[in-house]
Amino acid sequence: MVGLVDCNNFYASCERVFNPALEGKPIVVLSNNDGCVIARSDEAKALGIQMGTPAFLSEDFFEANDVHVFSSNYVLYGSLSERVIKTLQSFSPSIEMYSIDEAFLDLAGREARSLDDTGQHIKKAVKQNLGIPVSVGIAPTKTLAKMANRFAKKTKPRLGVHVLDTSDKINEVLQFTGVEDIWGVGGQYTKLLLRHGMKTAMDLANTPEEWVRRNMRVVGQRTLNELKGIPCLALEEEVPLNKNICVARGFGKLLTKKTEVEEALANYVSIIARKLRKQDLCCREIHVFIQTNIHRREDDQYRQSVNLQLPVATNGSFELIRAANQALGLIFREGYYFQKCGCTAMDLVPAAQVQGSMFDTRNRLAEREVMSTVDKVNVRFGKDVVRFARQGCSGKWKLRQSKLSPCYTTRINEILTIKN
DNA sequence: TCTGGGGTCCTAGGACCC
DNA sequence: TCTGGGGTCCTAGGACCC
Repeated sequence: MVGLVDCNNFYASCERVFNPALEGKPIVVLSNNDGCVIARSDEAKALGIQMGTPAFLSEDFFEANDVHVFSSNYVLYGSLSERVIKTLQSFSPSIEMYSIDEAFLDLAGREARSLDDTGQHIKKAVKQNLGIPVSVGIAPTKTLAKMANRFAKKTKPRLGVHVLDTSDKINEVLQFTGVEDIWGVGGQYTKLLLRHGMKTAMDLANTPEEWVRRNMRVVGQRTLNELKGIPCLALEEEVPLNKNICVARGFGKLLTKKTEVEEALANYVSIIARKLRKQDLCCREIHVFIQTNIHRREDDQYRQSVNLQLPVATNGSFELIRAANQALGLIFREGYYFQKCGCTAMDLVPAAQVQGSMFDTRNRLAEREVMSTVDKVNVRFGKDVVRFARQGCSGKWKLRQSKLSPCYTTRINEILTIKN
């Protein structure tokens, strides 16, 4: 059996952990640039606030309904996520961290009648250690565990645990779940299934395998089997190395000057470079793109991207910033209002396996030492105190984050203070 | 003023090889 | 009428996830 532990309204719950006055209050968390709603507390959902609502259209509504609004604080959420995992590790030796707020646990070998208790214990432990509410679904396959979890949330939120240990219980949940809520069925397949008269997960489970294979490929076939209780998706404990690393962000306001876009890009690339070094990877190719704001119909639109091969795979900030800047030079055009740019590091290889070049003139050993020292200093201070010239200091591109909560767990000067 | 930012896998089809 | 039969690699596009 496999368990799925899912933090309820994770981002909203994280904000509440350090601010208990928000208990019972509607909370929303906004995307980057305070753009749209990406997380809602139960109270916010009850007010009818939809996922993806643009914040600027709802400001009055938030005000009128005493909705507490937060900019997203990924440093805080990431830190709490790590702590949740630590707690979960005491329940199973094999865990797959599936996303920032979800984990699969291998519960093989446990007595069926003890599974309900296990679920309750997990829930209590996470609540006690971190103050984060979770729901638990336990089933023979990952897809069914997802479904059981959702069932627990929807039908018995107080209990928050559901175990599919009999075929009757599996059938009940299959009947309950609409095709659109099956893990692995997105918008396109939902339309397809509805066109063919399938409304519930049960309908899909009873569909001939050939039809599913023909219309939904192997991925769909796996889902079908998982619904029937045949595991097709293994628990992935090893975190696979990234194949790409992308940092792309909308600017806090539209930019027209090349130097401003360059500055933004240099900052994004320095994040990429740091991520590469953290995973001991180098990249052989980068992809850089810029675009105008597609929502502004009245503006001239332009979007362009370019790939650039590097002579030698690298993770050095110097080299990557320079290369990205060169790539930007190829696609930048004057006369547009740019809204976003980004860079992806591609063709990643382990740093130890980098193929050298006969014509390489760089002192890579020395550069590696410099980068390693830079990383250490920046980690120590919890922010970038050492920066590269191209990262600039105009900051015109910076995200709007007007409602950012403190990084309670990662910055010493933002730690919670208790008044008496 | 204002509409997110990351990722993965699979398949079809074309180019090319012998 | 009939058009070889394998392969590989790469890319674009479509689907999905959080």
